[in-house]
Amino acid sequence: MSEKTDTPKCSTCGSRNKSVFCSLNTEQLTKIDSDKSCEFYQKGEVIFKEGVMARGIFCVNEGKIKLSRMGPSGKEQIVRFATGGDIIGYNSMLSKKPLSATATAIDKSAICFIPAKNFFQMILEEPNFSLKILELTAKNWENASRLITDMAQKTTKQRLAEMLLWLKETFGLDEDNCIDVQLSREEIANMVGTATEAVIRLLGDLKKQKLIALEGKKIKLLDIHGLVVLADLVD
Amino acid sequence: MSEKTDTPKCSTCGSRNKSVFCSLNTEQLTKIDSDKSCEFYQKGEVIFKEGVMARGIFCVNEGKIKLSRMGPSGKEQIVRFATGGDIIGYNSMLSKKPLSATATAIDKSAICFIPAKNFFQMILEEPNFSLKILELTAKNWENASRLITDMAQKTTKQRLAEMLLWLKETFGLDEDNCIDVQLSREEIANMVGTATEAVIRLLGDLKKQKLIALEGKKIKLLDIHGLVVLADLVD
DNA sequence: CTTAAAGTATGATATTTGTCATAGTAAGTC
DNA sequence: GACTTACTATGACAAATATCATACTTTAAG
Repeated sequence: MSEKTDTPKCSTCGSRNKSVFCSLNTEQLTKIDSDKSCEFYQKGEVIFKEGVMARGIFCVNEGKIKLSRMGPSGKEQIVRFATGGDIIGYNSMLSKKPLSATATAIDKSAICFIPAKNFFQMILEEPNFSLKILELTAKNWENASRLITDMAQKTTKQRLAEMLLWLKETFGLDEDNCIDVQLSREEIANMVGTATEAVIRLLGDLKKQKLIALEGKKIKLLDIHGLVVLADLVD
Repeated sequence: MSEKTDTPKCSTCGSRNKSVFCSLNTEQLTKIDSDKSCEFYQKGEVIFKEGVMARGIFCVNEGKIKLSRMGPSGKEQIVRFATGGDIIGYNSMLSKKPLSATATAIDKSAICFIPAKNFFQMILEEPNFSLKILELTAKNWENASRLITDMAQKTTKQRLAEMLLWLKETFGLDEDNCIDVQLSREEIANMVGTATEAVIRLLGDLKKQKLIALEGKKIKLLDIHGLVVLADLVD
């Protein structure tokens, strides 16, 4: 089994400095390294499922993750994304309730698992780690409350524009100005909160308005400022 | 000025045991008592406004508070409520960003102000307090992500039913089975994310379906289970 | 008590969006 | 290469909801 040898070390993790683990010392990192495990996931594989109790937190070493909830009629709603350095599954640990979202790889990913014990130990022993997590959860709330407002008040087209910008912020652009993530129209619909057909039509509209271009599966952003204005995100 | 004498003490606060301050000892409570201040607000008065930096957190001693954000077109979106024992304004402290919501009294309220210094001191010195706040912010996220999903996927009528149940959970029922809070149709619309007229019509529908009764301004819940089913909240 | 103002109610209409049907297109499999 | 399957696309239609107009009712102010 080459899995053990492949397990990335926190101490050498390129994403650590932009993560919540940035304030930990070598000793603490070594402790995590010895207790954690790492799994590799293909596109589409589920990391954890909503409804079950979490036994620890997950840290994205590499890859792209979507966090989604099942709506009442069985439709997926994407509520958040995670990439290198992000942690997931912690809300459920902290609230002591079952996981409220399902995490699925949307790209080949490497995910470390850190047991609950270590997580809580870090919170109790390292106030700066505590503050980092608090900052994270507070920011989550702020994003969520903005999203609630937008879902409630914006048109589908505005929300689509906003989601494209969100994807750009989260995953960045490739050399060709295309959003650097591969999502199906259905998945985009499940972010925007609309039907797949609506997304297809509205992407066509945005293309006509020369705000974007569609190159195969890729979405190229031609006029970011135009999208910002359309999405009604200030200016 | 009788204001100083009227200031409630944390040590004798009836809501303390169900609040995040439940794990503090007498010494810590005395410290807060000596640093905090208290203000009284009439219905409609603003406690803090979104966009400004928070200088501390607020704790609701008595009353009912709505937290809302201004949507792009200037329309209010109610994102949360707070009542006795709840704290507000902490997300902005923790994320070190301007307040993301406006807090307004929807009833005569008494609100204590606890300076940032004390708040952070408690976090750093008292791990249990830290954990309480983490639990709170994690639950906020879970509620918010459910709300995002519902906003995106449910019909207006379902959302209205859900909001009525939410109001019931938050503010309870009076002797007469009526929701114990006074909100205008417009405010309900600003929770549901729809137009005032739609709320009026749909409340009429719910009345016809014998799920609720409208007694003046009060909303009486006749069939809670029916509302749960309508709102598609399990069962 | 009278008046103004705010909130509630109802109808008519326009728009948006969801749903269903169908077809084209790309991707993977044998 | 033929085939299956999933994904993308487009049209037609129905349904939900926003918007506008107007009237009624309650509350607050003088």
